[in-house]
Amino acid sequence: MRQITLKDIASKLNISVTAVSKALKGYSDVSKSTRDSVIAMAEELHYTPNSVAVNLRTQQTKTIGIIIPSIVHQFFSKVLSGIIEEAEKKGYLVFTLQSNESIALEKKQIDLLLNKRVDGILMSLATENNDISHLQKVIDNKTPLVLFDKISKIINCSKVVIDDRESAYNAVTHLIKSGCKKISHFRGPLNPQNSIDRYLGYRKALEDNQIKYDPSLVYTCEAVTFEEGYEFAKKLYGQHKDIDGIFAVADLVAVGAIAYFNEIGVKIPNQISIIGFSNWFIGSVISPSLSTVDQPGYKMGKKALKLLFKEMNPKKKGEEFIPKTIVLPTEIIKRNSTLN
Amino acid sequence: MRQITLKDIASKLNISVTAVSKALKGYSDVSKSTRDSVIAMAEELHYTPNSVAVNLRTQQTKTIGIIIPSIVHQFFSKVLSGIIEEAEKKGYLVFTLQSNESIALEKKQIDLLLNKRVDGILMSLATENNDISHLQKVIDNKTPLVLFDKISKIINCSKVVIDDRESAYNAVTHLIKSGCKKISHFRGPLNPQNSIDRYLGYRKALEDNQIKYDPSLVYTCEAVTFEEGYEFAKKLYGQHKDIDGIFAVADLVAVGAIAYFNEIGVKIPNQISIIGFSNWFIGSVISPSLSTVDQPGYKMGKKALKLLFKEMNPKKKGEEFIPKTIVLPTEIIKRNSTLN
DNA sequence: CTGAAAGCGCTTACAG
DNA sequence: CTGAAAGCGCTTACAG
Repeated sequence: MRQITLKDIASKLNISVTAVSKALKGYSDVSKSTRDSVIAMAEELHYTPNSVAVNLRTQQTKTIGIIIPSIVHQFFSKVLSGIIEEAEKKGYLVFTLQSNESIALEKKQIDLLLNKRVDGILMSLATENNDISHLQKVIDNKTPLVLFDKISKIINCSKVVIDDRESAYNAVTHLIKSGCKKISHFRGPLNPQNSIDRYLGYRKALEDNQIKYDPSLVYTCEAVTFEEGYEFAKKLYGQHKDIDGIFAVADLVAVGAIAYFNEIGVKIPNQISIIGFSNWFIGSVISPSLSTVDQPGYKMGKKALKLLFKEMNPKKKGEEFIPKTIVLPTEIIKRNSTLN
Repeated sequence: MRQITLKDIASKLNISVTAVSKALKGYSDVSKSTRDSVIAMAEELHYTPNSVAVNLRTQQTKTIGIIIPSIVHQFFSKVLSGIIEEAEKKGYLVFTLQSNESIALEKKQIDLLLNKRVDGILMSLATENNDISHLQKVIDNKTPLVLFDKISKIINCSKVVIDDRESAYNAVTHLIKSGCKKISHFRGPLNPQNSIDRYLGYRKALEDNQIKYDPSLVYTCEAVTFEEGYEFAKKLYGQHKDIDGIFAVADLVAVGAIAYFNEIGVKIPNQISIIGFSNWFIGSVISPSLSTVDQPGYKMGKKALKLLFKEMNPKKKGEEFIPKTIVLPTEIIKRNSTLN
């Protein structure tokens, strides 16, 4: 079955394609009788407009692209879901791509999206990120671009982030306020800005509370996994029996640490308090439940999309657009892995 | 900056658009010198083909749509990721939509995808599923359709599933073999085929092992949550102190039950063995770790897409296509919530 | 109020 | 080997 076109309706009704198009779009310069008969016929034939043709003609696709490092990842899937729902409300559909933390893939995917003439692109960057030529390409191409969560400071475009430094600061301060004196940090990889910022927040909190920074208490995750948390906890406790607090760069890592301490019978939070980052579901169902920093993924997705839309209009008209950065607030979630 | 078109290249080179198009597509009836100069010029101008125009002309969009009940859900996000990667390899991009378990939304989303003239649709259905008119619409429209995981038996299209009945049978048999005599089932909602099938597998396993079915040991989840698992465990244990096995319709529910028993000091697996379904990450990191049925989400996504591609060719040529159902094998993952 | 015409950016059958 | 022409299905400026 070939799809029904305007032409089909026009010839059935013996009128012009122009009239059919106008009638269907509710233009005022069409007689009521024409309009009614067109609408009736369209219904009868189950006409659905071919948006490919519309896109070509109107030079916009009502489509946006999103590239995230990974889909099977609670935070990103929340962001994704926020974006998709918000887009749908405005009649936009979303192409989803995952970079698997590879810049090479990111580059290819950007080309794919540009080929598809998406009206905008949303991205959270791969970790190994020093090269931003592909992002510059998007900007040079005048396609609106918004970065979220894992961003690059050196690219001039709109961004939606949380304040990782301050959030980490608050998390560590919570540990200190609840009595911790010797606090370890299981940090993220060396490159990504947000793991750097969380580390800096950790140091600042120590400093502001007159606790001396001790590099031997800092462990660096490569993959940010449960296993790393487990291993680091083991090493840390082997060397520092008097450790009484851990701030982990991510909930998964914190959960790994909890698993180790549960195993060897170290009491959490009485002997050691642990706080994570992100507020993944898993933290709420383990025992003890995990205190953490709530990172508003769903909201971040919605905000990022709104920012993108704001950028789309000026760009279409060729006007200048000034990039904007939105910082979303976070919140400490106190559960049972920290005191009081 | 306007996008570069074939026409731009043609006029720069003083040749026809036809020649440019052919050169770029590597047609043999173009002289080497023309081809070379076209390719050089395309590169110089950073030409990227406008796929909207290509799509309109070739009547295929190299695009597929996927509708799942929820994105923030480990199983579905795995399927999604399998689909997206497989699609990308073949040069296809994927529109992702979530139905939030609403048939009304499913209907709208199908219309959106049909408007976009996607080359195929992949779906896992909303739970409240009695109405399949929208699926029939896709089929009538000759758009290839493949259902996975949450399918409808009454629609005639290709499907990728696991054998829920047999998998559940194996799970319960594992409990029995490890010594359980009084086994409860926390089942899924009454409608979806897979929760029905898992329930039937449970009954069959009891029957084959001469254990009398006792309806008072069956609890029905509405939302399939951690909380339900916790509550049901409490109720169950209140009424049946001698219960020694639980088969939960999903890992989350099983984890809720484990949390309750941990809390009141009932030993798992010694006093009560618990097995879940799906093999979510969470089951591997709680204590005791959860025995479960591995449901191959990533693989399911890949298979579903392959099936869709197989269907696309015959349909394009107007040939008949015979729907096919693929049943993927599952595997019992033995961890520490069951004996031996 | 109506419709012929141009054009969005491609591809491809056809003629030379 | 090359290019003029038609056409995919729309929208819209323009003439009547």
